Amino acid sequence: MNSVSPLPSSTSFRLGTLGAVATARFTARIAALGLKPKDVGLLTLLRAGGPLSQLEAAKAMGVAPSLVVTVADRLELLGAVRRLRDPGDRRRQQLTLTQQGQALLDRCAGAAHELDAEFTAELDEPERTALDRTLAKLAAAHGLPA
Amino acid sequence: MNSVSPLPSSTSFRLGTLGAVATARFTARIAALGLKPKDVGLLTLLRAGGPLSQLEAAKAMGVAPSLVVTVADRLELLGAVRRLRDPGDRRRQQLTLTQQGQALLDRCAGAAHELDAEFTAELDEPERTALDRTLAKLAAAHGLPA
DNA sequence: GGCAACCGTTCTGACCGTGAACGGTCCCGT
DNA sequence: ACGGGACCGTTCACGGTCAGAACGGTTGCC
Repeated sequence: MNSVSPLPSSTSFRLGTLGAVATARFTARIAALGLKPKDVGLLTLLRAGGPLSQLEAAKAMGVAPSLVVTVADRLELLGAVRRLRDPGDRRRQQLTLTQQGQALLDRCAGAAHELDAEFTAELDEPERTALDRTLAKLAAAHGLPA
Repeated sequence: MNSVSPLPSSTSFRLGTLGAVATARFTARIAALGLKPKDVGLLTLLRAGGPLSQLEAAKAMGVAPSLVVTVADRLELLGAVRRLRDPGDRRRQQLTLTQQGQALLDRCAGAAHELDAEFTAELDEPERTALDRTLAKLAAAHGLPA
């Protein structure tokens, strides 16, 4: 008569809590590289989409343009991105990924895969690949990066 | 020679971003009920684990005890939980779920399932169940609620 | 040549959560 | 009986993250 359905049995709900745990651990790992999650987001975006203006980056990331300033500042300080005024339109700041940025991103990827292994340790191989496949599908369906 | 592996191909990474989207949408929906995500967490905990002290709740949720105060305040104001001093140990505040709380939680469950349907619309049925099954497994493995 | 639209930057403010400090309560040794 | 230490809940001050408004420099259009 009571409890129509135990709430945590919702896929979205589990996705949310698990996602929070995953990002927390990921954040901890990349902190050693001087990076924060949004930084990785921007770097990834730049590698995938070539040079971008900050506004384009903001739209793609779904954040306010003012936030991109902060992120780009930090990344520029790390030598991971270069900022240069578009000669054709001097209002725009072209963000380009440097080789150092590439290298940094690769180390992030390494950390991410370590985390994957640790995080999905209790799954067997077919489950892991099925999960990854499905998540990729969902990500694409919701217009997320890559 | 470049890009060892495109980073967003990490399961953890996708889990993180998708989780963020899911919680954002969930948050928007339950806002109409006057609830925030942590509130739902506490309500769920109370239904599953019976009456709890605030400290126990804090540990189970993985948050600071001071935060539980805020959440319990809001829920008490909504009439969703009752706070009463444990007669056996008057330091403890026993949190119990009221019938209104039950009802509220049921409405949350409804919202969550609507969201599930919407969020996983592009998956076919076997994929959906497989995903849910796997996420449940992961949640359990990481000591998350229920 | 002037005006509106646009991009990036700065700054202010809201929100969320932790950690420290405090009062009330309990337990234990003496 | 009683005093000190541990414990629970509450309050408060603080840090971190992000959005939104305001501003300067730049462009394109009329």
